[in-house]
Amino acid sequence: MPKRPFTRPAPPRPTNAELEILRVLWRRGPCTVRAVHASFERADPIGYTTVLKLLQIMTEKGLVRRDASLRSHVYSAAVSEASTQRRMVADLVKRAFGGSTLRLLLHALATRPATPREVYQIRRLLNHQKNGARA
Amino acid sequence: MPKRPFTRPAPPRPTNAELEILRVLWRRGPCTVRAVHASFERADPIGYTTVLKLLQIMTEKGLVRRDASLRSHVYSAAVSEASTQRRMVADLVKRAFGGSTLRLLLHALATRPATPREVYQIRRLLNHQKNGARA
DNA sequence: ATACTATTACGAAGGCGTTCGTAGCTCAAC
DNA sequence: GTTGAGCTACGAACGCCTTCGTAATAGTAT
Repeated sequence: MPKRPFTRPAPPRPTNAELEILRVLWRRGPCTVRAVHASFERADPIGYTTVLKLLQIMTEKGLVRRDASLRSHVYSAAVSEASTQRRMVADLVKRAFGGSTLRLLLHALATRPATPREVYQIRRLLNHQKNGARA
Repeated sequence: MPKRPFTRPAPPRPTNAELEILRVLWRRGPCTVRAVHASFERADPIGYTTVLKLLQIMTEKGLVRRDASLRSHVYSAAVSEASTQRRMVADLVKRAFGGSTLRLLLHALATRPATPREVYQIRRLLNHQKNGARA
């Protein structure tokens, strides 16, 4: 078998390093390895080839896309921030809240009491949803 | 140095296997290895000694406590479900939502539109919090 | 053309999580 | 006392994640 004809489904939760790289790509758009490496800010600095290797692996996993037409390959995120967040939240809900998103919500609200501004925003969202909510 | 004088702080997110075991202990209370193993329901069954090993490791990590006074040791959860959920949510917020719990909330609300009953519960919580909310 | 530099590719090491086989111990039954 | 069943302890294997060193390659400047 050759490489892989179709893109693998994205894993439920990217690893730490993968997330850090995705964050850079989401924020700055398509980047060379050097650019990604440069905009990495860490307690312990990370090697250039480490970033390269990660990007290569992430390409295989379908997390990023590579444009190899230039000498310095240009990488871009192949998964959106929103969809990644969705997957990660879904994973957390499944693993820690028995599949109940509501429980996650209540938990988050209870542990981190909202500021008035936050309360306002949540209320606004609830009002909007009231209409379009699917039972 | 001997074993470890004080309990290590619980890790931000228990692993999958650890969570599955904790779930059993939370649900059924203190259990022997055999009991934990018995109440495991999985697509692929898991070996008895695997559960044992996991419980031993979790003891070292401070996730469970062991009562070795009986021949069959009795294990119990050393971390509460609520605190574990708190840690896991905090970890997710940090890793995927740039530290903003609000963003997680809005995201969860947006992706999984609430049922009227859910909306009601959330509103109620918001009302309660309004008073006690720390700015 | 040659030497230097930037980049990619490859491989390997170390750590952690998960799994299980095997050995050794303890208690009870005979 | 000997045997057997059940339990714990230990260690090893395997895979994945992260890290980096080194080799190979392509482009640039002299």
